[in-house]
Amino acid sequence: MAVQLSAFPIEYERNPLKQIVTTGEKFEAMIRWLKSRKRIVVDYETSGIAWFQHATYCGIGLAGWDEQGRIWNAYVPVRHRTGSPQLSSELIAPAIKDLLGDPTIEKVGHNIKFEDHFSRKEGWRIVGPRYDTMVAARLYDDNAPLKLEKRAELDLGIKAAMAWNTTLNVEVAKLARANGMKIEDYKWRYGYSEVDPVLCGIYCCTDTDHCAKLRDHYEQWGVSRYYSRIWPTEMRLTEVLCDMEQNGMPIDVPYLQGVREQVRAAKESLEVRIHQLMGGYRFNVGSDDELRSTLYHVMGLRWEKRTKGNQLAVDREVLEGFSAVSEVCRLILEWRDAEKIDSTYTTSILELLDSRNLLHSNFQSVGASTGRTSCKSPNFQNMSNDDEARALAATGKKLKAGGRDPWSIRRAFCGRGQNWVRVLCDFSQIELRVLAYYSRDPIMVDAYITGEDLHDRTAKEVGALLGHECERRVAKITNFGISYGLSEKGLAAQAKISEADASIFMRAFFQRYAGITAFRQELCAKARREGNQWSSLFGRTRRIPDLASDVFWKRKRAERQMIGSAIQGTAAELTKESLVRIADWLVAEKIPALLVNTVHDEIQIDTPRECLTQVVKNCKRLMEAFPEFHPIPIIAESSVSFQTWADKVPYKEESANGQPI
DNA sequence: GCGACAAGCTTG
DNA sequence: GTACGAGCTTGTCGCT
Repeated sequence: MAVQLSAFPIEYERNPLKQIVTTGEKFEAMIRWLKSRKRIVVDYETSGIAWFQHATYCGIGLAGWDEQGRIWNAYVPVRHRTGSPQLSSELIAPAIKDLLGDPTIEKVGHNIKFEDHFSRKEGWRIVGPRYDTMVAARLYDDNAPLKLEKRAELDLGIKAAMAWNTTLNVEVAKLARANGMKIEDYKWRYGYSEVDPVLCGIYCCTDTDHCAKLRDHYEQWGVSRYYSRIWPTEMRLTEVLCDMEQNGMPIDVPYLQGVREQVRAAKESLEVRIHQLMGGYRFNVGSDDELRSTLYHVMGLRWEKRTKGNQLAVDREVLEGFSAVSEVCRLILEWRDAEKIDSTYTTSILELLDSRNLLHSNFQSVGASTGRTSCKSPNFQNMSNDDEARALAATGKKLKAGGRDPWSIRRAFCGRGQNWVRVLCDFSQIELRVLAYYSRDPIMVDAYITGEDLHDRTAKEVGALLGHECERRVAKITNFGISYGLSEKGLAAQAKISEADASIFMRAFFQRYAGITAFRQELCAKARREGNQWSSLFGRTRRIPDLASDVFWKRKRAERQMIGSAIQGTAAELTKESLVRIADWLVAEKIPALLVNTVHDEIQIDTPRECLTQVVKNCKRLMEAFPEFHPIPIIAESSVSFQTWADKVPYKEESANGQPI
């Protein structure tokens, strides 16, 4: 029996299924009822998204299903800075802790990792089975946006699902203005904590209602049954990624500040020299429009390359082309390097640190339509690599010979402490192995079974067919490019060879690797037969309607996307399952190591030095245990960072208890 | 003053 | 129109 709470205390939402709980009696009745449910929805409203800084929850939304399948939603405001009666967080804490910690009740949430972070901050945990409707939404339709309200509109047909969100954001905009702050800054600092709890409550109840209905909708379709292999992994992964974000990445702040000062000084002196060389003609180096008019009109340079919008391009390729005749262009390239590091890799990282100088990113297991994990605020997956030219210029040595990039960003990613080391385990050529498995191409399979270097083998095979030596370098670019649907032009551009040579090489490549050619064709043919979709070995489905497009280039693009998704997506599955296996192993064996990062085909773990050998050995074992790829062996290799990310060295048994290298 | 978009850059 | 998948930043433009 559903407990009868009083009606919503405002005129326009007199709905007993959406209520605001502001008395102890109501709260207790609500908890009693929720404790008797099979599953509940959880959704916090907070004072910002920065759980690792000041943000805490300011109210909790909860929902449950009654015996008729109706959904009862309630919002419990506790820390709104304005607004009449609220319950105290101390008062409700024990009951919430007990409810969320009940292993028999399924917890439903849209991006439940967020609820997990704020729960942990209060000292309680989300225990028991989980259902993340955001993950389900991605699996149900991989082409639609993930936002809760959007999916309520698209998948449930609820009109104006965004309405309360809009109302709330209008309110936030007003508050921001009243505080003299930019909306973005205001939201970061205060979130919804200053919004009237009634308005926030209506919004929250609408969200929990949508979330519950989406769960019903997706399960009626059968998401968790249809995706029986990846679903349990994805649900456990929401917890593992939360652990990873909580663990954070230690940052060497003085070093990073030093880099920032250097690049800012470099930017300033470059600007001065650029304007001098221009004879006092001043323009904003960071503005592509001004740069374009400077290069093509003031300086009278000529280049045919255009942007997508048919404007004259001013990108790196063009500027490099001009560098031979124009010192200014060479300096602008240097300025862009410094600007990128300043804005993207120093300032923003320093702003995202917690009080212990730990950097906490935000991983999304369903961020990409291919099934890959994405990462933001900051993005650990595009931290720039150390620059060979800068290292050579600054230290006179190459990186491998002990040279150091003075602007290295990876060097700011330091160790966790005296006794800690970081292990980096990566899959060896995982995408090519996946391709070998799917295509069963005899040459590829043979190369992997015998352990021969694939790029050498490719150069040899293509060379034999053409009757002359082929470069390993070109072979390597071609091998990796296959997953992306490499074109002859693309190969020519990247390998810096003529288009004619690229064309000859690729023709020979596809003739020799007939299995790959056939696989690509059969993959797209099968996808078309099955309604423009294709399911991987792990069952993840990619839907690309454009496979049936009448427009040639759209169809071709769709084919490249399908091939890319098949290979990347399958490879991503190995990383995800490995993350879960490693997390489970650490718990089972009580190893005090911490997962800290994953970059597509790599997993990073901080471990006390005395556990290093054990961690490396077992990560390798767990990552390589994919017998379904037989006869293709899956191989994981390990590196170790004794100092920083920039100093990683291949793992060797004898280095395990050794000194910093 | 905000949101959307374009262009450019960084990764696997 | 010439590569697949991402995220972040600055500058520009139209709208309120």
